[in-house]
Amino acid sequence: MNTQTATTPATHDAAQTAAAAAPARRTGGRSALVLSAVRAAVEDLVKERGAERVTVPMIAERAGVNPTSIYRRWGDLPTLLNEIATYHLDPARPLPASGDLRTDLLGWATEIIEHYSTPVNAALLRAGAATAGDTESDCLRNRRAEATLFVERTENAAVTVDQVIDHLVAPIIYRVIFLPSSIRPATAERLVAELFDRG
Amino acid sequence: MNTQTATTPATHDAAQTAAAAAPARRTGGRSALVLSAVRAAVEDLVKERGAERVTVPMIAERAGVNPTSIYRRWGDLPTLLNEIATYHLDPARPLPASGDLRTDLLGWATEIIEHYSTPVNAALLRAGAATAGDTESDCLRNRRAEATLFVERTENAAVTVDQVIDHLVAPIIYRVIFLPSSIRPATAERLVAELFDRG
DNA sequence: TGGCAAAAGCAACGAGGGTTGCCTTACGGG
DNA sequence: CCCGTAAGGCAACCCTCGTTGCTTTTGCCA
Repeated sequence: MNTQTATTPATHDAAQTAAAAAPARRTGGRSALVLSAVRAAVEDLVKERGAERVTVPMIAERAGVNPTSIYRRWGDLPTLLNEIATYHLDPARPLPASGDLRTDLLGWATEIIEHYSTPVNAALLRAGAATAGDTESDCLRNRRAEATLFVERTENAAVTVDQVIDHLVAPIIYRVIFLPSSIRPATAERLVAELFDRG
Repeated sequence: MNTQTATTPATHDAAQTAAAAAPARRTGGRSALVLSAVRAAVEDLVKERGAERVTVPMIAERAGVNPTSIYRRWGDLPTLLNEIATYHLDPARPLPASGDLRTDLLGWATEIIEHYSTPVNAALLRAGAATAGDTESDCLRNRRAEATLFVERTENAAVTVDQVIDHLVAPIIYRVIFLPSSIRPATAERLVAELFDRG
């Protein structure tokens, strides 16, 4: 359930478009071993040293793998980090659906906070922030899509999507990035309360 | 008015602590020229390529200066970027003081938005986010200090410092980092309204 | 105006990251 | 069980960053 998403072919340009048949991927045994070893190494190193002090050779050594394998499979350090970052918090996971918007948003916000409580995920978020800009990161775009879903399936919703982004997502992400020690599950409750209890 | 703050001595270890007298800095003429050339080069390059795709040799070439000069003066690329980042938005600038908290916060938020409307400042903020974590960046700590000032000088303030951070600063910073095209001066008005108009 | 020393320039070096060509291993289908 | 080939390992390479010792320029003060 998790291996094939990462086995991006790295697009071998010509050579491959010529052959009409499927190239017959190879996902088991050693490849899978390398994959998980690299993932584990990335998580360890990112947690230990922060995402921007990590290099490919460093990861390779920790994983007991040759650097070339990483370059060939992912091609790029940012690509690798992105792959790890979006690996958890699956976009297809079940979302809260209690029927009440406020309850759903509370559960959702709590989930996000828990996700970023792991140092790895927090560090990867920071790394993503650095390369953000016009091309909004996958991770945050997914959050916006989810917020839209919550609001739009509710009749006469008391809040707008923008308000959810500005007063629920933004404070959480802001604190994760800049004030990591200030964030705890209870923060979700306070933010949701402040979002809804208005004139 | 601006040259001497940047002339950090780079701490020449021993050699200098031995001499009791002041080392007699040298701030004018060529040094000042190099300083401003480097600053301009950094701003250009950061604006063009994003902060994390900029290197010291690159800056040196653009500025028509030897890389060694940069390394000796600043020692470090992050240090240099930080120096540029805090160069504007002077922490000693006059803050709004109308007597009304809401008016002050509106002016203040507008000021912050305008500041980060410049691509350079936005890019530097993103770079700062990457290296953030436990050691909260100077830039954002200053914002928190200012928010505290506003709230604490007001009797029976309608909002808390945390609320200002969560619902005014956080949304602005979040949008600057991840949704730069969505931010405009009017955003300040909306956020302030949403911050104050509650039960 | 002359001299001291701070700061810039120059050149050579070491180190580490990323690339490439070639060989070895071992999936996966027959 | 066996072959074809995808994927990993190895080694040599180049390139660029950052450091260092030395020389040259030039700001500042007497």
